[in-house]
Amino acid sequence: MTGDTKELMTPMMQKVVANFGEMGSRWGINRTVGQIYALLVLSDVPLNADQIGEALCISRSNVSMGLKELGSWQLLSTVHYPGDRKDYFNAPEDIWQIARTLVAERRKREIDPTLSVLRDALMQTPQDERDVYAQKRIHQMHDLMEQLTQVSEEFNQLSTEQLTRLLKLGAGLGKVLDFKGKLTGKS
Amino acid sequence: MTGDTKELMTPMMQKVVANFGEMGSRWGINRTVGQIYALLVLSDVPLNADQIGEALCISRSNVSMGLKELGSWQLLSTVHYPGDRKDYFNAPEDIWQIARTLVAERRKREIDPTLSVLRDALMQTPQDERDVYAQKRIHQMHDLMEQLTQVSEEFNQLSTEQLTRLLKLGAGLGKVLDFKGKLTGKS
DNA sequence: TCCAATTTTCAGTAATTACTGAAAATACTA
DNA sequence: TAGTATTTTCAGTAATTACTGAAAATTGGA
Repeated sequence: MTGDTKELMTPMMQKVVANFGEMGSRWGINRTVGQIYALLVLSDVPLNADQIGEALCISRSNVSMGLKELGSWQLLSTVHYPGDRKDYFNAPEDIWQIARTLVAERRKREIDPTLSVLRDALMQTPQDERDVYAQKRIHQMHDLMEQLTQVSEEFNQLSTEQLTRLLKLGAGLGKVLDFKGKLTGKS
Repeated sequence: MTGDTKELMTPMMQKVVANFGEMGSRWGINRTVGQIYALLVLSDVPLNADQIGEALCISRSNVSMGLKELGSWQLLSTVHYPGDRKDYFNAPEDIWQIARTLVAERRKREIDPTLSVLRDALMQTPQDERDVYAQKRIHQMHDLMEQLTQVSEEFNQLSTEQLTRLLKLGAGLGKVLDFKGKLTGKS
């Protein structure tokens, strides 16, 4: 129904897609899912499952699994064309929005449960000297993770424009910090 | 030579260690390595390979592999006791230092190579309209990753004390940003 | 309702990754 | 130097994870 895909991916796209597949497997996302998403990010037009499978040389069912996973991560939107029943998928325009979603999902799935385990451990009564030390360490880890979580939440609430501005401060972060310290009178 | 380990891990330690093993596998570090490191962080005293293996019920050789990997990440220090040839391992006191090391190593191994692939792609001459769009996206991804990298570098250069202070700003990040915006006169 | 197009599921299999025991290498002591 | 304690390596195997094709389920139209 919609025009064919010619060579599917240019050599440039192939390299980047392959790299993101590689990255994906290092970050606990499977290679195929990483490749699918990279392809959708790089592709000008939305793609259907058959096109994705053909471009990446994977089975239709594997594409379906991958899309299901990406969907559960809230990283896809779908488009339909008149006279064509197929679903066409694409990635958000705003690359920062993608990053925000990734951070938020990852936190929800991995950091939050760990924080909960750490909190449980902190509620318990130490059984011996070893537990006393362990709790000290658990407390440190808990605080660290909670603080980083809070910062990431802050980041996620900034608009893309604000974020860009913040990041452009670059080497100025330490200075802003010192300044703020003086401002509020905190040491 | 050195006293025995009694029950090796308290129930509290067991739960936290198990959770970090689980976490490890989601972050592309293998479960065993995650468990070994959690154990070392929680343990008051340095442990030798046999103690680690016994506590986690894994073979001596697997412990050796795990320690080797952790060593390559610069996350261990070793201790020796007089009259005992064994190596005893432990994790740094400062939990923020551990985080800094993790961030730095991860960047070196995964982000930097990806940035390099993206830069290569940007140097190429687009072959057709699809490449033009792909390059636009690659450019966005490149900038995003480079900016995040720079921020993480900034973070890593702050002292633990500065970092703690910064993170305590918490909900104030957006405000600091706006303030700095006014200060420098940038929109 | 039935039919055809499309997507999803899932049991079986392939591919990858992790783990072990035995052997080799290394480090220390005398 | 030989002898012993300790660590590392690595081929084989186990366990896990990813992928496929066929079948089932779903969707939209007549």
